[in-house]
Amino acid sequence: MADKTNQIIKAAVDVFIEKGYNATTQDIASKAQVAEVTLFRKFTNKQNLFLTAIQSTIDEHFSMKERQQQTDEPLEKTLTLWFTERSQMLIKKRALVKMLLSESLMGNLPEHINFPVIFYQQLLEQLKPFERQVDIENMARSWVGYFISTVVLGTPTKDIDIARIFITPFVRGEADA
Amino acid sequence: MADKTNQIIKAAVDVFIEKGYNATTQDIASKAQVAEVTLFRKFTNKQNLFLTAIQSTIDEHFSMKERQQQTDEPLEKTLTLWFTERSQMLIKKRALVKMLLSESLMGNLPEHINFPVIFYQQLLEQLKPFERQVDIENMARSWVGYFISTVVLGTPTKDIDIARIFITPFVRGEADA
DNA sequence: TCCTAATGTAAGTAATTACTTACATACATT
DNA sequence: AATGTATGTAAGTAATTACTTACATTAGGA
Repeated sequence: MADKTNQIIKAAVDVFIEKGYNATTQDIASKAQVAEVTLFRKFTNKQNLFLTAIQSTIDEHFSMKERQQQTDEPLEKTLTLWFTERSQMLIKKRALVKMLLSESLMGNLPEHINFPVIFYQQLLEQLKPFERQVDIENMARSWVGYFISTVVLGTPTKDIDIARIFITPFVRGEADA
Repeated sequence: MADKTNQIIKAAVDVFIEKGYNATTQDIASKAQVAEVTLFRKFTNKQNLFLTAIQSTIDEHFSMKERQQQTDEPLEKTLTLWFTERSQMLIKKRALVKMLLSESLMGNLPEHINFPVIFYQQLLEQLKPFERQVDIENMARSWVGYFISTVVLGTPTKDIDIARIFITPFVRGEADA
């Protein structure tokens, strides 16, 4: 049954999130209520299980949702909304993000799922429609930076004016020096 | 001789930067050209060696340099300079920062040397003189975010207007909505 | 009912690795 | 010369852990 396969992936995700790549196959098996040997029969080796599990969460949690700017909505409002949404999502997935970040930095993830990089690229892709009005490269960088520091340092105690900090400085020609 | 002790610390720093906490004591010993058992005679165990090594690099590379604002210099200029300096320093120490960040996220570092946190706090401390004019908490966060994303993503290809992005949005009363 | 595929049990293997112990050596101070 | 301190050599230990092998069990479809 493909059922057990999913049980295992689910458990693997949980355990890997908690302990990183160093989680043991025993941990995972017992969490999945499955014999350890079953992991190997289904996934050949730990690394493969890890990649499968990580890929599945990335697909589930970070796949790009297509977005359209409401036709009559001002640029700033749209972007502020996007920023807020992403930001909240990431905070919710904090443990997952921490793990992905850490493993990416350690070089345990292959290039094509280097988390901060793909996250940045997804943002870029999404911001592309605004290319002409906005410095999207630096905006995306700044967003990624904020997201990471939030995950690492916790949420800020003081309110921030998102538009002023993360949007308008990157909008061309506006409030220019 | 305290000489060997330093040799070992130096080697440990290098090896830990390269491989993280998972570096083996053999690695370190051979890099230090010292018998493995010497590590244990001097540092009791691996964790202690790790902490000693890390502490020493943190002291060496990230100790806070006291700064004074030139009396006649405008606020923005001072802060832009500080930002630029820190930023360049961190890029130089990129490998070290990556490792410290990764190990902090993994929870391998004790609270008092949780890297992003102490780095943030150092920034806060340094920015304190500007407290009245600047939202230093969010400024420091934004700086940390940028530094981390730079270390993780590499340096930006497009120039950025530092003052516009990292300084003025946090200065009170200026260009306010 | 029989066969097959999926799973479990249990034992084991081989590699790694932090850390120890016992003994030898070299060097410096007394 | 004697002694102590720092270091090396070599061997070993104990724990962990990814992964294997052999065999038993169960359940579903032909």
